[in-house]
Amino acid sequence: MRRASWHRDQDSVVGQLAEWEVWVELVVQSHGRLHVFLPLLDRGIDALIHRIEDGSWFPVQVKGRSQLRNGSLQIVAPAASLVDPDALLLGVALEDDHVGPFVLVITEGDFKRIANRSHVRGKPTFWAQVSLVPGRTSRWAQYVFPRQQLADALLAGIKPKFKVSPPPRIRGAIARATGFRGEVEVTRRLADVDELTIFRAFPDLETAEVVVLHEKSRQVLGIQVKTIGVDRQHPEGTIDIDVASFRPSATTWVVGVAWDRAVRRFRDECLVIPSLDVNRIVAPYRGHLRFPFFPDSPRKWGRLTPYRRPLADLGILMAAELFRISR
DNA sequence: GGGCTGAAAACCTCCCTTAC
DNA sequence: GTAAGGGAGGTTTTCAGCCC
Repeated sequence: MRRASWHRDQDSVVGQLAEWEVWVELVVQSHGRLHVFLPLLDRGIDALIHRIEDGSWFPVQVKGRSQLRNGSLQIVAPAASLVDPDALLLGVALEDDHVGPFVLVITEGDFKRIANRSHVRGKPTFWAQVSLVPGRTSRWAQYVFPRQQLADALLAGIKPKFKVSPPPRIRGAIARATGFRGEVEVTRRLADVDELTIFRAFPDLETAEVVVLHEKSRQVLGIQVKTIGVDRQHPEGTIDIDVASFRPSATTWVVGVAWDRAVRRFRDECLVIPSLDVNRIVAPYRGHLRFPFFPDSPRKWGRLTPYRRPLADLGILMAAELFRISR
């Protein structure tokens, strides 16, 4: 659908549309090698990109414009919004309702090095006019890529070792609803800690269902949420992890929570397990890692004992871990 | 064409007032 | 005492004007 140029009162639409067009380009061009996580609360970073080949995470900011000036993209960014030198800044121009033929891909550190410095209402600001015209001499030229190479620009330097083909998720409606409830509960507990920004995958292809970025340490942790349902007749449940889709790493944790069907609330106790420890707790059997979960039980838990935690402490625990791995 | 700054509009936050 | 509503002022984002 073609449409007229964007009006000033549609500025916020321009920014949002630009972001979504970029996410779609990244997912499609990378054939699933780049996964996009969107923040539940906007704090400047528009997304975390997960590069599957090496498990690395990239904070990304998108600057979208509906108009160019003399073929150049105008970008004005307050210094306070450019806090992570390794974060990527993507500049795109919208043509009608899609991304234009050329895009800017640059780290915030390089952007601050090359851009002009000025002050807007007394606040330090970086300003740039990036030519997107092919062949034109510009100091930004090495950071301007054809739109079709957007994903390659992010994947640059990585030699793929394998292709990722995530298995389809087949879940019953009830289990699915319980699982979703668990993800929301974990998200809510993480939201108790101001320093954590929470992201969800787009699309949902990831082992880690919830990802948190520590605003001070800039470290990232992925969390796979496992939810069991319990009641008086069934005080225990089984945590079941599909080995085929499970990719343990130092930055991925498994959190088990228990939904009490009778009183319709979560039990006070949860399991918090580094994903690299799961194989030590239980051996894979027929493609699954399975172990029992007795929430709020006085009995001894054997090898699970070190991972028992109050659910109320989940956010603080994750923040402390993110701070620890940054040192 | 590039550099700098301001305008416009939406959004956000704080604080005061009002109603229950 | 508390919650809801509303307005003022600040902030953010994008685009445009002006100058070199």
